[in-house]
Amino acid sequence: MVKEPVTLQEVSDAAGVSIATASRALTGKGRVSKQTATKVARVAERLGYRVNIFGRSLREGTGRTVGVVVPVISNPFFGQLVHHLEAELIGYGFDLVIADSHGEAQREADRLKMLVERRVEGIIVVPSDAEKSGAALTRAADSVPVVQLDRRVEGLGIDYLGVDNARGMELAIEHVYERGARNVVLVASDATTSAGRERRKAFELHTARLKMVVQEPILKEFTLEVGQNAASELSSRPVFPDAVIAGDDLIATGLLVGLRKSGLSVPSDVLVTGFDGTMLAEISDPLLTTVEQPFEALARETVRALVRRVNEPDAPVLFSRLAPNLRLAGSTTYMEDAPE
Amino acid sequence: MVKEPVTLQEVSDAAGVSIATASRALTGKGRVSKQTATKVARVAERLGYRVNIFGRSLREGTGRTVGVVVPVISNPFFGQLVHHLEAELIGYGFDLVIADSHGEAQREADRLKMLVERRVEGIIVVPSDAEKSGAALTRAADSVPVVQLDRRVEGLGIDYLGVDNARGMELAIEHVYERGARNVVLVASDATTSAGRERRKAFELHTARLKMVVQEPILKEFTLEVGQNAASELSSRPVFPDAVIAGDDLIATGLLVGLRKSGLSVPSDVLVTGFDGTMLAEISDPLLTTVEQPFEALARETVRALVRRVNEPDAPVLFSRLAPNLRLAGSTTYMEDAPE
DNA sequence: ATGAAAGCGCTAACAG
DNA sequence: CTGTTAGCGCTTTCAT
Repeated sequence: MVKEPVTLQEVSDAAGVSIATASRALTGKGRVSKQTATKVARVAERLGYRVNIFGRSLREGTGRTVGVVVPVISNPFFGQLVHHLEAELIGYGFDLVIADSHGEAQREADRLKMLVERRVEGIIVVPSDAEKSGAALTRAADSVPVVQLDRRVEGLGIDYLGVDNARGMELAIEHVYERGARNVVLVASDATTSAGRERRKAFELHTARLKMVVQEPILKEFTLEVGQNAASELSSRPVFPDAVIAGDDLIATGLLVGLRKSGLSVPSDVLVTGFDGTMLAEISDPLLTTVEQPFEALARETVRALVRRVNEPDAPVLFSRLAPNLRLAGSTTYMEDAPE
Repeated sequence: MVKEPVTLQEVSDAAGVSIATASRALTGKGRVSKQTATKVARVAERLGYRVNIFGRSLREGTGRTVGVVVPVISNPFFGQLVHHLEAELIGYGFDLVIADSHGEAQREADRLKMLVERRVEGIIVVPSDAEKSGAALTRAADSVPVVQLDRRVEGLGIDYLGVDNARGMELAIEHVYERGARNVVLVASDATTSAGRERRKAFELHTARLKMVVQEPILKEFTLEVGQNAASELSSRPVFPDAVIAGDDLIATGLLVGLRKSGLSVPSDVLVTGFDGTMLAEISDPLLTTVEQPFEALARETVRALVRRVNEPDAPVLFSRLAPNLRLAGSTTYMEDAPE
């Protein structure tokens, strides 16, 4: 069933040329007469020759591979990110080794080490923890170009690219303010991720600026369950908020499910906003007003940054924020079909 | 910023032993005295040595890598699958190169070829098309063990593992029948995927067996949009069905959104079922009754099958169906919290 | 335009 | 227990 791989030597023998010529003919890199080029190509085709990447990589010192580390690939947000990253990387001739850190710093460290041993050309990583991820990231970055995406560990001198979380949160707050909300609460992740911290800080800043009443936040993880539980916790508070600002779409949709179960209506009883702009926002009831991340642009710029870092190891550290976009929907407006 | 990699030769020199001893010490494969073992380990650590995978792979003939090809990694169903596959593969010491076929046979063929050139130990693939995927799959399977997951191309003699689609559909049909539905319609994918075909065939079989009235099916792709559009198409039919059986959760949740927009209530006006058991079913309103796939078991068995195929190339072709489970929820029952 | 040969880093067979 | 050495498959000087 499984055939033995054909080596270049076998191809060159069969074609009656030297192995060097065969190599040049197939890679198209050296000068070869048109005649021999086609002959070699035909023989290679007939024999089913496939270049052995190990030999090539050892010789060239690179395997044209990039590693991507995300907290949970099953989270649609990271799924969408990886989807676009893959497309972008292929465009540069890179293949993608994926690593799922399961949100654990230890596992993340192991996977980073693995990628370094694999001599990947570069690593794109969404750090699982704003502190614990630091050591392993630094170690990895000692050996190979690393770009942080979406989340970051501060003070590492490692390129970073993400959405402007502060601006996104500002958009969400201003929107619910305009919608009449004056008593708000944040349900988000604790301080373990930079995105969570930034969103929280901006939440505090802008609610204060607008002199809104801010309830005690609920800070856990970015999961559906957290949102669901938060709904019942909020229901039992003395004063129910006008608006719940969720740290991401997972929490937000969990909230919608939970609030519904508690018999509360969105947006008439309370407004809800999400963050990320995943497909979850298009499924929930009501549809979710959310801060959209520019997935394609993020993927494109991240890969570009990585490539630049590969070519110019000493370029200044990149710190780039892409603009978010507030997508309005039923969870903060009364007309799902025609938001104002 | 980026340090030069340290070679084994440098480690052995620094430790004052031969390169062979250093190799044995670090891999733990040959006999080495405890003394030298620790000495070498310490020197390697100090120098920041990392084995060069290209050298090792070339020598050993394997890079301990497995390729995974899915239609769309951003689809939560495939995301969950990959998440579990990754965990399982790591357990066997394999790393994972991911390829996203974007649902296109041509792209899929390209990616498969890439994986073969990478000399992956094996390939796990969810074929994008029940026919067009065949040629490239066969070609890949000539060079490396391949296991088809979830979908398959028939008659290829290539291992396959998936959920029992027919049984899953039977469960869904019987359930809505018990719920009183007699006039049903299928909204699913066309005949381009084996899963779609199997589900459709089972739909026809069991609705006929139960003598249900079957409306003209809507057969497109597995997307949210298809579900949404189907809702309005169904609304304009002369007779509205009692139940809509969706080909997957994406279509089903799209349907729920669309039906809501059309002013129809689920489950009072119409029952809706999904297929796959993704997180989408836990977000929709009402929560979605769906045929759950056993993700973990599928991932575990798929990897096991691949490993077996690697070790026993001539083992009989595997064709395995895992049992699905019908998860009841509000889209077919009146009490979301306590389904009967 | 082509060929001969070196060597990328590693592991394993063989010798001691 | 340790060292010497061959060679995995490939690309690339360096000759010719």
